[in-house]
Amino acid sequence: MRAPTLTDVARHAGVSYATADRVVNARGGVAEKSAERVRRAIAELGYVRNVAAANLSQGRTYRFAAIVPKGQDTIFSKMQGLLEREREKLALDRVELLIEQVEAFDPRQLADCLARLDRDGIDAVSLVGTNHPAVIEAMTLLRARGATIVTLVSDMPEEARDAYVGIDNAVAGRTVARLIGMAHGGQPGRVLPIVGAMTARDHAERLAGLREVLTETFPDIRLLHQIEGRDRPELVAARVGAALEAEKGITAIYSLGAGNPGLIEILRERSAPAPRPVVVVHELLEHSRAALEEGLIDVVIDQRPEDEIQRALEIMRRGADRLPPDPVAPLGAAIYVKENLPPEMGAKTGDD
Amino acid sequence: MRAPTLTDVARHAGVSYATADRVVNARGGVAEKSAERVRRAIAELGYVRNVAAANLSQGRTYRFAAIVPKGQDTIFSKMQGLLEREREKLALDRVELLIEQVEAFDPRQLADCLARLDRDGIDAVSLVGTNHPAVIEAMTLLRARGATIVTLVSDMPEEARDAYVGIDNAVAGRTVARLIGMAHGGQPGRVLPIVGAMTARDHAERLAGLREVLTETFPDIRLLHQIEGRDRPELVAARVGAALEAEKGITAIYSLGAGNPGLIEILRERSAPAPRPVVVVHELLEHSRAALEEGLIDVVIDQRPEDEIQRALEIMRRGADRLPPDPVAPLGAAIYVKENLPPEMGAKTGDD
DNA sequence: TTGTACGCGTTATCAT
DNA sequence: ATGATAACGCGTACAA
Repeated sequence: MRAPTLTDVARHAGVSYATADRVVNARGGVAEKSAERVRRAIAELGYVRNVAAANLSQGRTYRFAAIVPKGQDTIFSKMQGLLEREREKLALDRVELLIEQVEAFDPRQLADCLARLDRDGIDAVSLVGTNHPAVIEAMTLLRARGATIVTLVSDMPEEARDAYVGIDNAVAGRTVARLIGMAHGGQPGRVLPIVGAMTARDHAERLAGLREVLTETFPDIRLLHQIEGRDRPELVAARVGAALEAEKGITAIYSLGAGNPGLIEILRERSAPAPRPVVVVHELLEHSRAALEEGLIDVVIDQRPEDEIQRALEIMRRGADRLPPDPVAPLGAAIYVKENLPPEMGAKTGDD
Repeated sequence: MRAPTLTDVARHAGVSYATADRVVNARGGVAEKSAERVRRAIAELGYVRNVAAANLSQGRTYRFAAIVPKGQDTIFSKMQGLLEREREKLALDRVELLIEQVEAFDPRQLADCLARLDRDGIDAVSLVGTNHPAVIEAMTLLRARGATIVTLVSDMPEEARDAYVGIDNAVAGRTVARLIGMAHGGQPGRVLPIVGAMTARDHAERLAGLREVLTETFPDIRLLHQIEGRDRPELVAARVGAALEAEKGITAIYSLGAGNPGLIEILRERSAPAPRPVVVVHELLEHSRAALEEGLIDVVIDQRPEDEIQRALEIMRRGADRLPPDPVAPLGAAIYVKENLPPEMGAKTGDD
């Protein structure tokens, strides 16, 4: 059986094609009586709009934008690289992808960028969630025009966005607690947490998760007071170094923010006095991958930016095609040890 | 700038639309001179075939098939459920998905099923890789017709299929070794591996990976001789019970095949004599999830069938649309502990 | 060997 | 408030 077309619907409802179209696309100017008949016909025949035909007739190429904070060797720089690689694939499907850079932690710049994209008539946007009135207002305007907005990595109030793509940070913290607990094999210990800043929602959530499970399940492992590294390597190095001097029995370190090159530097210096503490950090990047391979750290928790981007783009596409968003399971973080590192997808293989 | 159409190409090459079409779709019957001009025009204009328009004109709905082995509370039953859920989503894009059941480990039935699908003119097929001449022959016939074939979970020779979607089993074994090693916290131990059968390629690979890393990195942890459970719960229960009696100092158990309900039963009976061994099993299913929540086991390695299916379908779609396959990173296995279990996506939420 | 013209289902424009 | 119809880009049947 052929899928019913809008022509079928119109015939079934006893109206012209144009009238049926007006109902489907909510263009208005239709007598309630006719509209009702069309709606019934749609239900009875099980009509579904043919996206391919719709896009064809409009001759339209969608325009998506991804707003990425600046910063090198961070989760964001990695995302940017991945996005650039998605471009050509999207081009085949007539989707143009704009990648916009903004200064990290600068809500004004972010809001301005959104406003600019609004003027350009963009169809969908993804951004790293940032709770600030100006940002929320710019997003509201965009969405009023029908654009789809996806928050990435860090979420915002539900009303402000169409979807959130990212990991559950409390779960990440709890998981790390379990792994650290297992690595103690029943022995007591002390865990040193390193945060960027406790004002960052994701950092606070991770730490809370860690604390919960340590308290409930591993009461012999004590949680020390956190170090604030402001996500800056030099600061992290200095403060971790000091902490390791001051506090002697540290059996585990959990770095739940950025600035890990600083931590790794300290660990390399002190690699001699075995057994070194169990070390867990976030995000699989150049430096953390190297440290894992070198045996300086034990576990990396990763957001899997590849999948995040995949999903974000899928949501944007569905929004642009005016399809209902489909409920997907929340994204789980990956757990990497030395043995299950993914192959580096950096440069193309060249030969083969 | 509007994307160039085949009409543009034809004009640019100074030939008719039909001639350009013949070149693009390799229909033959074109003078080499004309063909060359068309190819040049394509390159110069950067023409890309508009898939949406092509599908529209053919009024065609793609037909995909997924062949799934029978078996309850296994990775396959889970996949079947997931596939059924994909059906409606696919229907929106005019793709019909057939789900075919076959007896597990029955190459003849599998080959027959493939032949039947071939007669039906199917566009793409996914199946669990099974190395058998009859299966390979049926696949060859299908592919000769232009159908795309994806092997799932277990691979086959490269020439026989278009793509493999599944985890790297050696990596899985190595990863488990690391986790078990970490859980020993420097202490010595003995690991009991449970396989289905050493003839199963994936089982053998996992065990080999385990052995490698234990030998290299954790020489104090001894690998005991494996138990063969034939993937059957009763057999696993009996043999594991016997092994635990005979061998006293077991500190870890790695079940790398199926039949885990049997293992879990034994563990529940013996939960008293703490500390129990570290237990790692494969596949997140009802029983393994429950055991993890109950604290009877410690780690579950999962293939993430959701993602496997997603990818397999994406590859099939690209094949059907005659797009070049895009190189994707191999799928990584998920590591689950009690704290990072994904929400159960079983029944629909009912309310809200 | 080459060229023409129609239909696919939708959108958008121009009548009535 | 309603209806008719020309695109959109591709595949294909048919004509030359």
